[in-house]
Amino acid sequence: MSSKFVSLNPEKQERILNASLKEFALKGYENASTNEIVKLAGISKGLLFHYFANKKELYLFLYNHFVDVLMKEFFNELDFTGRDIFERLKNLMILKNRLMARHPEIFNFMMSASMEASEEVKEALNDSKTELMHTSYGRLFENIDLTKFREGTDIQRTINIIMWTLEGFSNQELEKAKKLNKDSLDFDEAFKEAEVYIDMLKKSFYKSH
Amino acid sequence: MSSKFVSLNPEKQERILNASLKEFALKGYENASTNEIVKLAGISKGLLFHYFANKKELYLFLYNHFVDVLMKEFFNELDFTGRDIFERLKNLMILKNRLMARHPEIFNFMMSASMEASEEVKEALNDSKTELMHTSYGRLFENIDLTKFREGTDIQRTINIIMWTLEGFSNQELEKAKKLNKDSLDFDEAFKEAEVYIDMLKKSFYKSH
Amino acid sequence: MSSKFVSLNPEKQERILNASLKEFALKGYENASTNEIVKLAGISKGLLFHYFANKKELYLFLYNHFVDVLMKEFFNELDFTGRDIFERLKNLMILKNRLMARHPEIFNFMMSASMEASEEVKEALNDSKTELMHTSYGRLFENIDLTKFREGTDIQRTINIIMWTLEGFSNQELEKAKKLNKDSLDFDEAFKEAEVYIDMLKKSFYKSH
Amino acid sequence: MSSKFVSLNPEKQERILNASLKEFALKGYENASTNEIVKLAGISKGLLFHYFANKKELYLFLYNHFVDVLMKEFFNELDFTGRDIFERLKNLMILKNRLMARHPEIFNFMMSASMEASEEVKEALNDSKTELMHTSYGRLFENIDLTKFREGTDIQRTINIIMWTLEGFSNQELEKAKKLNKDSLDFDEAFKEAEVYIDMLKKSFYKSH
DNA sequence: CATGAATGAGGGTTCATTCAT
DNA sequence: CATGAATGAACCCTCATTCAT
Repeated sequence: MSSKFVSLNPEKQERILNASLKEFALKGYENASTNEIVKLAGISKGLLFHYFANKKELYLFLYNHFVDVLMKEFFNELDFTGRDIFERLKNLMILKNRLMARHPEIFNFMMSASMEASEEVKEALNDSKTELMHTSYGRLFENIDLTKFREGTDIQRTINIIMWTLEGFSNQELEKAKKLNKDSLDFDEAFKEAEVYIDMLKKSFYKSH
Repeated sequence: MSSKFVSLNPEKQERILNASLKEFALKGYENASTNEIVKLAGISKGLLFHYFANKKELYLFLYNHFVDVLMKEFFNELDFTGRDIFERLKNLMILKNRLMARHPEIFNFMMSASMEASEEVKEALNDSKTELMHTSYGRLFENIDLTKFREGTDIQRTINIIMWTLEGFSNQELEKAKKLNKDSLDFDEAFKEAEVYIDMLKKSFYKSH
Repeated sequence: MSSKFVSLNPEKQERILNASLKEFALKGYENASTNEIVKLAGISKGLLFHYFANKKELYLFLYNHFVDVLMKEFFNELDFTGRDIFERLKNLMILKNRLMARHPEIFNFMMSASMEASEEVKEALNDSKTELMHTSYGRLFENIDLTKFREGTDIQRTINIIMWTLEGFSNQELEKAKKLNKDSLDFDEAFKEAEVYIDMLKKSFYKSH
Repeated sequence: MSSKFVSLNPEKQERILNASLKEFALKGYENASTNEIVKLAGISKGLLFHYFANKKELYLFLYNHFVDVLMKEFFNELDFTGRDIFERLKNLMILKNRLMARHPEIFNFMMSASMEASEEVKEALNDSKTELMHTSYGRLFENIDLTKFREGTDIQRTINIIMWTLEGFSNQELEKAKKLNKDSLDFDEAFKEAEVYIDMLKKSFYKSH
């Protein structure tokens, strides 16, 4: 249905996409107003529904579109040449932050999408989301150097501990930044702190030399 | 304003509370319909607004009410006699799971509340929430046995790692359960798995003997 | 119906009367809220409707009650001993102003009542109002001294001119006061100005001597 | 916002305008029901708010629109060629009556508007109203023949007396007509009576010859 | 392709009035 | 006498969606 959309004047495409992004990120799915979107995009009411059968389709298209945008940049810039799992996870964190600084509105939208309460849309969302997860996580652990771990280490669970720790730290920093009303966190400081945690985990799970 | 409510026929109170709980948990603050609530509760439109000045007051009352309910049971059943931090966190997890199994609808509501996007309600929520956090977290780390940790351990950060790990594990199990459409997770199995993680962390951060 | 009301504890009567007066004066008939009235009066919802069958009856009772209050004071204090029509009209103006200063809330209510747009109440109001007019106007022109007018004067129409002039002047001053947000007009100055008009009219319609 | 309205099918415009006019005139701003208006106009609820952002905007648009309509006819038909103040005031009265007979509903609305109690609308109304007053009153006294007045006449106050008299007379006739449930007063008779008052005033304030 | 007029159900909230206690 | 819980229609306004042009 929304296939017509891609063959539209790209500048107008952009306007519609950005207007929708902003409105949905700000108000969530149900409370976002298509009236507001067309006003922001400078198009007529009818045109929006010419390209998208309904609000839901627009929302889902938006979601998939910006997941694609993000994924494309993500895999372009991701450096997984090293085989050290910590190196890879650190790179992942850095990249994530770089992307967030580059596209704050898209991240706002993604965040709001991941917390979306509307039944009408939640289910359809999850499908795409998990698909994304699988694609990305597959490569993260490909060919990592297992010899660095102490002998007898429960690799799978250890990796979980590492990831949960880094995730927990990441969320903590984000919370802090939100509380201080900063758009992006103080990257250098947070990075140094992350290194401390990484060293602690290395000392715990890597062979000592 | 909503003080009239507490002196109402308890059975009707219950009906109103449960109807609101369900509707808000399902649809979030903004999209929940007071029409739906009164229909579910079997009362007239006017009566709801006789007890609560407006939707927001109802929501906030609900939140505070169920936080109280939860907290009361929580502190009644919490066992913090032991001084081992792992023991306490394990107890905490178990208790949390027990409460979730006992009041699944309340937890649904609390989850939806904690992700509430509506500006109108977010702020008022945070106040109560952080207050709750402080009260509960204060006791969690009171008088724990620090001598068990290896010498030179960075206690603060180590505790963070432990908590993030258990949190991460907990969320993982919940996700699994949701995916399988089970209301409550297989408690015994999850518990055994948690013990494995706890042992790993103990081996890493406690003195070996 | 509202006859029960008069045999009620006078202090409570007062509270109900004053609360109603204030609310109706402020918001007009339709927009006045019986909820607000009972809150202000400190009585229960049911009691109000125990004494007054409905809102309309309360309003009409209020109107008639305060018309009576006003009329009683009015006729008590009115000085119609002199036979000069100008003297009487001047006295009337002065008295009117004195009453307004004494009972501003009642006058607010009366003003709002006279501009009442609600169909439900307009008609019933007019009946009482004209009745009031007739009673009061009868005495105003009783036994005035006609010999002071020039010979051949059309007395009836001359009196109309005098009254319309004084009325017009009165309204003008009231408007001025309202525009300056003063509660009561500067009485002395207005009075002096009124005298000027009266002298002009005297010169026009009274015999010169 | 209401600019869309003017480019609408004129016949439907008319229906909306007339329905609103009638409802507002009858019930006043606050008590007028937009439900009633759309029913009367034969349009859907949504359409009204497609054209007017809210009730207030509709009301104000209506007011300004019909002030314009009236003013246009008024200035088209007004004859101020003569320099005699009585002539002008008489012309004014006649014109006012002609317009009232032509557009009784508009006058009903204007009357109700001028007595509008609603705070929400009163202020915005006064702005336009006083503007209208200034425009119209400026021309009324432009270049009138002052030589006709007796020497030593207090012109300003005399004009006030004349105006208040004619106003008072006008209102009296209107009241009479309303009481007899006549839509328009018996014009010829009222006119003759007005001439009597004018002659009386002329005899009082003009030079005798 | 593109417009925006048109719909009508639904949103939260207020209200005068009733009636069991 | 007095209470206040309970009703449900009415209030203004918003909305996604349709369709004639």
